[in-house]
Amino acid sequence: MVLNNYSKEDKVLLAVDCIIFGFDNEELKILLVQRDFEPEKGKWSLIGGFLKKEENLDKAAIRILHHLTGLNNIYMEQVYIFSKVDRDPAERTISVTYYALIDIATHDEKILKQNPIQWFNLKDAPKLIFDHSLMVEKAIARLRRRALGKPIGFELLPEKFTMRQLQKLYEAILETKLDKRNFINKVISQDILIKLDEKDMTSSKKGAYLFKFDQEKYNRKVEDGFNFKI
Amino acid sequence: MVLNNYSKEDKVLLAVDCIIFGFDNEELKILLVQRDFEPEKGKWSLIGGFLKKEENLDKAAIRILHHLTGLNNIYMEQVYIFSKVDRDPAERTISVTYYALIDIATHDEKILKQNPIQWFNLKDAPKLIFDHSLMVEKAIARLRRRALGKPIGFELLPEKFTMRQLQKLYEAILETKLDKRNFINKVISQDILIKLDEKDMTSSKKGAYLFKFDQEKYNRKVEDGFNFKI
DNA sequence: AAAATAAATGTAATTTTAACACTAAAAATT
DNA sequence: AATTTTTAGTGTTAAAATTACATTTATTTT
Repeated sequence: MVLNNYSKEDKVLLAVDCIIFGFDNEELKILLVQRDFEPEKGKWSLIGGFLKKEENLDKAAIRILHHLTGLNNIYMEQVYIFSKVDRDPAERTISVTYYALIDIATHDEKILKQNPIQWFNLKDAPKLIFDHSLMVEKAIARLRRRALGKPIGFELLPEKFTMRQLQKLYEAILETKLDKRNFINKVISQDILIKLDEKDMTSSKKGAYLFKFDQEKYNRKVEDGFNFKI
Repeated sequence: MVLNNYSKEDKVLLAVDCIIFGFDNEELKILLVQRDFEPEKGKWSLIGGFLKKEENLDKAAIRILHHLTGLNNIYMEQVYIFSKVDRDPAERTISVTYYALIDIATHDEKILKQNPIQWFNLKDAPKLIFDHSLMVEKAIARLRRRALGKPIGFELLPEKFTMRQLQKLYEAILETKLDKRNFINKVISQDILIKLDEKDMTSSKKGAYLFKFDQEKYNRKVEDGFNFKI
């Protein structure tokens, strides 16, 4: 250990809370867990845990999410730190929030095996413990800003999707109705989608063409920092 | 203390590092401090300190900034948390960064009294300790994004300023040259400035009209989330 | 056979953005 | 004293992006 004079400083518990947004082609949802320890045992809560000494925060978020939901390989992004002194009545804790977007259909089998975990429509989610509702609000604001910054379909949709699905997703995030033709024109003009020969036959027997993201073109554009104002 | 089972969890040191950007009508600058304790004593560093148990992070940032620079009443905003396991060789610390924008002229007397504190042009700042350079990069990116999100002249300019100053500020932040007429037209069209009868006589004897922000109109627009793409 | 649902497609009007040059006042230079 | 340089101030036009908007086709339902 290098010589230092940090020894007189206070140490704190550092929590990580994960805000997992999901989409099922209609509604924006959030994944919550029924807390199984005190305080507030039995209440609905974000997916959370504590940072361990030997890991960084990104790793902690991944570990905690996996431990409580079985979800793997979910890319999460830091949102904000909450540090109000009495935010957790039991003990002084600071909480770092992370958020992710996932396609519910792709990940659902795993999640459903875990018992006290459940998807809620964002609009009718239960009251959450501590300052978790505030955390969700902050994450929604971030999600909305990000949706305008670059297309987010990658994470929230299955690999192949229809224009309708993509539009519904944006409508759910931005809480507006969008014009179908303008939406399609805008998306197409970004030149980041590949139109497949396949059709999705689930919502009509006529079928709707499937698209997928052109990862390469997409990456190139993200580097230049393009904006995707719908 | 409420019953809880947090007791087995690790606690960590939580640092706060402040990135203070300044503007002197020409260049974007950053305020740095020469570290006076080990490790890395004598090297240039962000303005930093540790969170105390009885304060939240916003308060800690304000206290630390005041303690090291004498600056008061500076509004800072959270940027990001850095948590790489060995980022500080002395001991495991996690650091929360905050940033602020200030007008150098308005605040300089206070700062200059403090000895090991100094303004550097962003472009030729010295090498910083630990991951502080990374922190600065992240804060610059945030500053740039924010400059496009809403006008930031409030904090970086004196109360009364000329169009030229405002334009120089944007040019410094965005690292581009802007067209004078287009810039003025754009700013005027936002309808958030009040043109004063006074003139600034410092840069020419002809004088340039001074403006100030119309705080009320500005607040109303910020609520609606307007964007200020220059 | 008629009505209803989902998919696909293009144009014209409006708004926003970008490019661009001169005049006036005063100071500095010759 | 004349010339050049610096700073301030001001509008127009072309190009690009955004918005509003309606019909046809395939298929299923009644």
